[in-house]
Amino acid sequence: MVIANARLIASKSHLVPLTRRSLAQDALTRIRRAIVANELPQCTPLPEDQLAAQLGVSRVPIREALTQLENEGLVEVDNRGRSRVRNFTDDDFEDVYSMRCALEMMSARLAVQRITDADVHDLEAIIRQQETAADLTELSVQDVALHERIIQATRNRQLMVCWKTIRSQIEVWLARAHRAQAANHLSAVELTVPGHRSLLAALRSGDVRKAEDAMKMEMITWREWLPAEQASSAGRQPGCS
Amino acid sequence: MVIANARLIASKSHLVPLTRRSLAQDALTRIRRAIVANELPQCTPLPEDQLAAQLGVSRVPIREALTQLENEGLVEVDNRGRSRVRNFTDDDFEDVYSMRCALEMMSARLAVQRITDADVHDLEAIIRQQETAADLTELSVQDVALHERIIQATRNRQLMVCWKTIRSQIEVWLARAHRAQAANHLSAVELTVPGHRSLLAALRSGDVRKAEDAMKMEMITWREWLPAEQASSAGRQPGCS
DNA sequence: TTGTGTTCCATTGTATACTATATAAAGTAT
DNA sequence: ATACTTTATATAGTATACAATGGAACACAA
Repeated sequence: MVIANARLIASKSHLVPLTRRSLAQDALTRIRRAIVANELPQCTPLPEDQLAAQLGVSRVPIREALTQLENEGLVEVDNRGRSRVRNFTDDDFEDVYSMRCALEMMSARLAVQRITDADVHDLEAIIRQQETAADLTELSVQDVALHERIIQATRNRQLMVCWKTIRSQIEVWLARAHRAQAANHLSAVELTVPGHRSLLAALRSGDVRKAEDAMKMEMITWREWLPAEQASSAGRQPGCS
Repeated sequence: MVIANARLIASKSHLVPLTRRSLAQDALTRIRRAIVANELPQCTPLPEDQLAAQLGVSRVPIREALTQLENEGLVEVDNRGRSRVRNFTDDDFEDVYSMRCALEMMSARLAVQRITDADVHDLEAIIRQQETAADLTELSVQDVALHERIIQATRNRQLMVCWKTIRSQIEVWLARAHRAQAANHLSAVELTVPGHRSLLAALRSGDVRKAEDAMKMEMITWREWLPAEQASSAGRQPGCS
């Protein structure tokens, strides 16, 4: 993370210092998107030369992107240094879910103490965007954004660091669910938006207990919202090759 | 992390697959040790060429080591990509402490359900090593090792990942405390070992509540054990340069 | 058939060379 | 002297070239 961003500047202002993009950064977001969108399915080998050729850069930026993706849990590296798209098992997602619960509960506890008007303003904006979300993907993106914004409101650097180690795995999970079930868009909005409103209300109340309860409810409904793919692939999940 | 390690193989066996050391790995551990030991004090600039020259390698392994150190929170990077030793403030350590509490409580909850005889065996061995620890540093090393071994016992990949983002910062904190106060070695042993024994007993009891309580106690005593340096530098802590 | 050695190939690890950029320093004009 | 332009320097970003590794395919001998 760049120092300037470590301050967690209120996202209200557009005049945040613009971070210089590097080819490594660009490669990172490209490859990450490809994995989340399943354009690079599980276990796909990711040889550096090939990616470099496809993206039109040298291997150096690719290497950096791959190590970052490994930190995000999207890529695994074998004992010879070769990378491939991670093979997610149900157990992996179970781990991510447990971790998310722990982080989000902590987030709720801290945020309720530190939340500012600027935070509330941003969160409301995100909720409004959810109401008018065009499709399920848009809805999910804003869902993740909301939870990340709450974490930002805690002003706890480490919490954000840990969150970032699971965020993209959550996105993989969501994207997979969307592909599996062309779920009802409207009902999804009706399910998430009220929950978010009451979560925000709890955070503003200053009552730690309320915030924890609201967040716990979020976690539960979120978990129940994407059961299909978990149940469907519940059998043995072999490793790559 | 290398795939082979992801299995969290019982450390009992000596026949674990040996990971190839790379110059990047070596550079990483060297620089990390230097930072923890305060040979590279806070805010020390870490230009790549210079480190490369000192360690007798090219810039490439150094770059990888630095990005890893950034993930561990020991190094910060400015908006021009230049790295330097992170300037830890009291707030930073407060964040790490909160995070550690959350992770360790989660660790206790999961470990109590999944702990095996092999885990118990290893934990007992660590505690015995603590009893015969030569000095305070040795004691601390084993303390961290014990908590990490418990996390390993949870078989939760993500938990280990998050733990690793704070471990070396905890080590910085401990090392700093040791430098500040030449604390009583014997009393430290008498303080930590019984706590660890009762923690282990709680984990074996299968009672989640007991495990949580024991772990909470650990966190509290640990926090109280190193108050000196926190209190002493409690004033304004300016950033680097 | 089985074992053993050998060659080749795919791929990463590392070094070196080049490029880009931001700051600092120096110079120049008013 | 002040403001502005230019040049120099330090540093990271990127490309390319080379070295090292381990596996697969193959040949050959027991």
